[in-house]
Amino acid sequence: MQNSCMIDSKLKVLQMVAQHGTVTAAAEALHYTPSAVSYRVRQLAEELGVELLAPSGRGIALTAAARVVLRHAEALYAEAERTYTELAATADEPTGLFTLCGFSTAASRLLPPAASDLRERFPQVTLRVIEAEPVRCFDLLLSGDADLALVTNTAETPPASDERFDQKPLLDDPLDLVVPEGHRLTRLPGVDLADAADEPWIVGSPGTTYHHLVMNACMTAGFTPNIAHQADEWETGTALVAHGFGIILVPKLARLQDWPVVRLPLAGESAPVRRVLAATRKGKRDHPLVAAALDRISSSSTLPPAQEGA
Amino acid sequence: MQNSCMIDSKLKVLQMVAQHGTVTAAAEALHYTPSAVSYRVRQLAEELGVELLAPSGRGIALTAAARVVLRHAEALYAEAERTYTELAATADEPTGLFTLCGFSTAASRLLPPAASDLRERFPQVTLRVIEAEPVRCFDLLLSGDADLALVTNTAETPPASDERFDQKPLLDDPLDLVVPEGHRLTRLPGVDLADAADEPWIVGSPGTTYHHLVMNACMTAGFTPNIAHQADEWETGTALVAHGFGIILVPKLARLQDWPVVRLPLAGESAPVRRVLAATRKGKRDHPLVAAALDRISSSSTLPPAQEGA
DNA sequence: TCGATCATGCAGCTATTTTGCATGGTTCTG
DNA sequence: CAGAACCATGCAAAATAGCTGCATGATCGA
Repeated sequence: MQNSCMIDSKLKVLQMVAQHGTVTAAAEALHYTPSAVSYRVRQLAEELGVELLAPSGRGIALTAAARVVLRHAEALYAEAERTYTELAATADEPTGLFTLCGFSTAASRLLPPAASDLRERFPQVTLRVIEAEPVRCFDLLLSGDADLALVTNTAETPPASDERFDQKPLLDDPLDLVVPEGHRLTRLPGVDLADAADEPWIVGSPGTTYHHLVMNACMTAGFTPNIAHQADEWETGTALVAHGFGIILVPKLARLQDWPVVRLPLAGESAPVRRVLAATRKGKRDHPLVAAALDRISSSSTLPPAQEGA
Repeated sequence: MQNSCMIDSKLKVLQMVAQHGTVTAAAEALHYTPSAVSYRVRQLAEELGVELLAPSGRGIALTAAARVVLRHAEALYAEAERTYTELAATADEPTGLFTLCGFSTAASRLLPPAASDLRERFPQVTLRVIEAEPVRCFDLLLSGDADLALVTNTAETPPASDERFDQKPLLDDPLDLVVPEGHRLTRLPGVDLADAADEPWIVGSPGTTYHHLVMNACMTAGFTPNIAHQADEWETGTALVAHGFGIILVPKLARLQDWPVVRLPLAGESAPVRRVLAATRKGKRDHPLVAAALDRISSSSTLPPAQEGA
């Protein structure tokens, strides 16, 4: 869709400076040069009659006035989104560009069928899918490069209270344990995560979303995993499992290649899940294309809808 | 103050087209050429992906989409004003240009002392006063050429529910009867408007605010005035009264030149008043300069503050 | 039917916006 | 305690947008 006309682009520039902390980083995000960003912010400051940026170390810091402006900017953008939403709802037929983004598994399993469905129902709309990590998904929303994002919440992800976004639980993606064929756990009637406490574990690199996910799940189950190997892709992790180097957790949504492994659903109260959220810019939640996409995703998925407060 | 940066000026253009009904009139109000207005609106329409104007006769008409956009634009402008207000309230010292406007009597009796007071309290602020009829006052507010307007409500004035403005009763300006010296009414202990039912009246030209005011007052008092002459300025009207051509109603706020006339306060329940309203753009009511100005006006005036629901 | 009024399109000019590079300040590192 | 790296800003020049003047076509009223 459109990149928020109606609101002066100088505000977006300021928002980007705030988001990225430096003029240079904001320039990069906007595909501008630093001097253009600097000029634009200075201009906004003059028009408003206040100081917005103050030198701080070798960078800049936001003034109190800038924070006031940004807070109101959030309301302005939300109102603009509501306008687009209402226009789209009134129009006989949505048109233009609609971009979906999401983390790897969502991008491969959830977004393509949804996009295909939308393309059929709204032939005038050009659809685009971008695979991106949750943090970048939010950047894409903010910059207007994406309209709907499927994310999992992590420590780096904006909190639900962030007034720039609307985040809504969409699906709960349960985690399966993947073990080699003939593994002792395959002989149990039902497997609990705690049963795997003594196994060698294969997790993601420290800092990745997957690393946190596994660590948190194990902590919740009452043990600290014995980390034997690190693998960031399901394929690598599955291969390691097949060769007996350890075990992994994979979300149900993830499809595994054909390896001699067994996928064990986890039982019990505290069976870990990865929660999938749908995020939009504030005010866009009721946009007909957003609503149609989310409807399609949650109705066609075999996963359970997200539980409140899980 | 600033003419609403933060919000794309294309919206202001559309708003002006809506306000004035034709592209040409909007262009005039904006000091643009019609082709610039046409270009700007077309551009906005493209960015939004909707039609905004449709040919209608030899002019244009707003589409439903345009009305949607305009409704949201009101919210955007209000939010922007709240931003300026908060910035001004946070800043150590307001700066920039602040423009007061008001109808003739207000401009001569209320605005100069208020402006002078503000100039003293806020030396960084440049003050400007514009005398304008109520209808033009609202135009000035809308175009950003004025920040605070003193108006009386007339039939052409926007209703209180107009989301673009904030209107607040400020003062009730009672009307006095002006009669020649030695007139029979001067001998009554207390004069009611109905007592003047049979007198020859001098009113404003049909269509003026003053004309409506007098007519309404007389209607309310239960009679239709016998209109003998028309005069649009107090000076002219007073001169006619002095020469015995009839009687006039003047607001207490109006000062009269030295003529051989007597000014009789009207008694009774239904003593007519002219209500003075303070109008701002929506969201600007709490601006420190607005608050200071209204405070000064209502506290220094000898007139009664406006009664709720009068 | 004619003249007045209105919107729009186009060529050309003006003003704004952006870039590229240079400068000066600050932090990190060896 | 230098030197390198990083960051913001300023300035001239290039790129882009916005505006004007005029011409065209369409509609309405006399």
